[in-house]
Amino acid sequence: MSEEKSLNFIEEIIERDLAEGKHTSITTRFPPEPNGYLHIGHAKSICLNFGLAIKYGGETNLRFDDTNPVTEETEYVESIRNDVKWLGFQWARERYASDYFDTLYTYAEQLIQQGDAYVDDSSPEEIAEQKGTPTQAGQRNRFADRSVEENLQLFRDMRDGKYPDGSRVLRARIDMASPNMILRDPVLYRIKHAHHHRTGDKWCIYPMYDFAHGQSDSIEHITHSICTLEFIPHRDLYNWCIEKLGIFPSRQYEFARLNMTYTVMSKRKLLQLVQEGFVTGWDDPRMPTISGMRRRGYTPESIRNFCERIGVARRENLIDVGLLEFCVREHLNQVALRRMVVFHPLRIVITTMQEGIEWLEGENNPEDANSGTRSIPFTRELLIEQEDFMEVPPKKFFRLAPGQMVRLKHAYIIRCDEVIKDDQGNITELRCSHIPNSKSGEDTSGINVKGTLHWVSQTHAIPIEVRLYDRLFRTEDPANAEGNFLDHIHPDSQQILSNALAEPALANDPADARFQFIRMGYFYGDCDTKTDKPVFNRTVTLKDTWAKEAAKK
RNA sequence: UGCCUGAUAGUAUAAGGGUAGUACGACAGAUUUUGGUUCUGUUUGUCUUGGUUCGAAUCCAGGUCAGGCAACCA
Repeated sequence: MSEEKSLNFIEEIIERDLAEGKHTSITTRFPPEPNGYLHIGHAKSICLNFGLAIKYGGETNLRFDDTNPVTEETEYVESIRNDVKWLGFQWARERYASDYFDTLYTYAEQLIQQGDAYVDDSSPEEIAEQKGTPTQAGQRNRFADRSVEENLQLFRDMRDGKYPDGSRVLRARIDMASPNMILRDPVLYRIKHAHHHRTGDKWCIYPMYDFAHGQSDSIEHITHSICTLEFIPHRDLYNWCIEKLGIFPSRQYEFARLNMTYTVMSKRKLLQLVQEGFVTGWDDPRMPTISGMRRRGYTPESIRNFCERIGVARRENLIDVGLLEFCVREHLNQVALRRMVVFHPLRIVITTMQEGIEWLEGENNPEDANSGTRSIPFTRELLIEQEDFMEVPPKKFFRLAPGQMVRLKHAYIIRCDEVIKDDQGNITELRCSHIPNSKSGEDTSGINVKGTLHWVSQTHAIPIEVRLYDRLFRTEDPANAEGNFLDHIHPDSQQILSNALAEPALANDPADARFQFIRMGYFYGDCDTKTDKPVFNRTVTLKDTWAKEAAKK
């Protein structure tokens, strides 16, 4: 197993732990706070945690870190559960930090009894002030000297709702002079008279992250508790709690979170985009959320593959969004049904064709021999893409131009004979002739053309709406760029074409099918679809070497 | 200014004292009834200065740069 691919540092730790007999099996957890939707950065963590358990035959819990009732909601719980499942993972147990509030409370009393915690009546400002600075030790105040009995009584009174929010906290007694600021008598419990999404009004004191997370890990016998780099300084406190409480020794390991170009990854910023209307919601197809990407047409396979490729390490990183796009193209190329859709129609008349319909066959997917075929009506009056014709073509323009020949995909080779214009000089129609013995699959014409165009029969075309997306920001790293990240929003990140025209087969395709609109990109049906006019989101463009070539000029 | 992390091609990620490799990108070519796909080739890298060693990306010391830490957020 370890021969095929090199191990990341966490896999190395696990293999060592297993080899040394420190553990006989492993348990991991994915611990989201239900205060927002999951994004691609969470996907990295999900794939890591669940992937590790799968690889080493262990289990993964889904645990909601719901210790702050004022920001957390059931809506988020539902979306998180849904997203993890959609990504293809199944948790062994669904747990909530709030499941452990009673145990956590007992642990707190234990610390008080041991003289390891005390109730402090200081205000948040006073506590901050007494904390010192990175270069200056902090000072304990007079409340630190209270007796065990007094602390116990005060803490029980806190629990019983005798004090208002912010009036008192429970603090660990560790070291006010520690070079690690986290250890300067950190707050363990605070008073919040707030309704909790699961425990209701049972509690008015809630544990802080540091007093809930590690203990929850321990209660669940999590062997490897994997979190991101910013929790490194918390590890000392994580271990302190476990040691003082004498409970199962879970261990914390940190890896670098995912950052990606042309987007933002913090829940706070994503929430702002939603609340201030820069996007239509958490699941806007331009959002880096799992739900947004799902709606856009990303597949779970491609996201998992992406997470595999980016690797896991401890250095900060900024992943090129191009890698994500590569991953989704790679998968969609294998599975997407090919269909022809014209975005900006230009009418052409095949003057050499008789009236009537010739039904042609087109493979559903040239990459998949078992994908079958669909029928395509070919008639005298067709629509092609406006950009596939140029009256005065540049060099290496392998498309249609006066006197030039191209193949119509799945049909015949045609030549442009005449350009028809209106009074203003706009091109309204092309007159073309076809080469009768050049039909796809039975071409005996001997003519070689460089270009192949997609097209639809004018009378059979069905109207659809197509939504084209671009990156949400125009700066590589908007979160760290000059000024506010909102200044870097891409103003045209969404383009809606409400009059695209599709070949008729599209009307009968399943709603959840993945499509490649030939030469135009990968598309996926949107939930906004009404029966009269289906809506399709562009998941990603095709690689376009011609556009690159043309841009060089 | 204290402590904690980290530094390998453009971007990521391997090599664990013995030939710096892989993926994406870029570039060039071949194939192609999608300017798609596929295939081939090319290109670019060990932060710095010393030390240990026959030999250092790897071990040691100093430096530089980047990130994190002073929420009753997680």
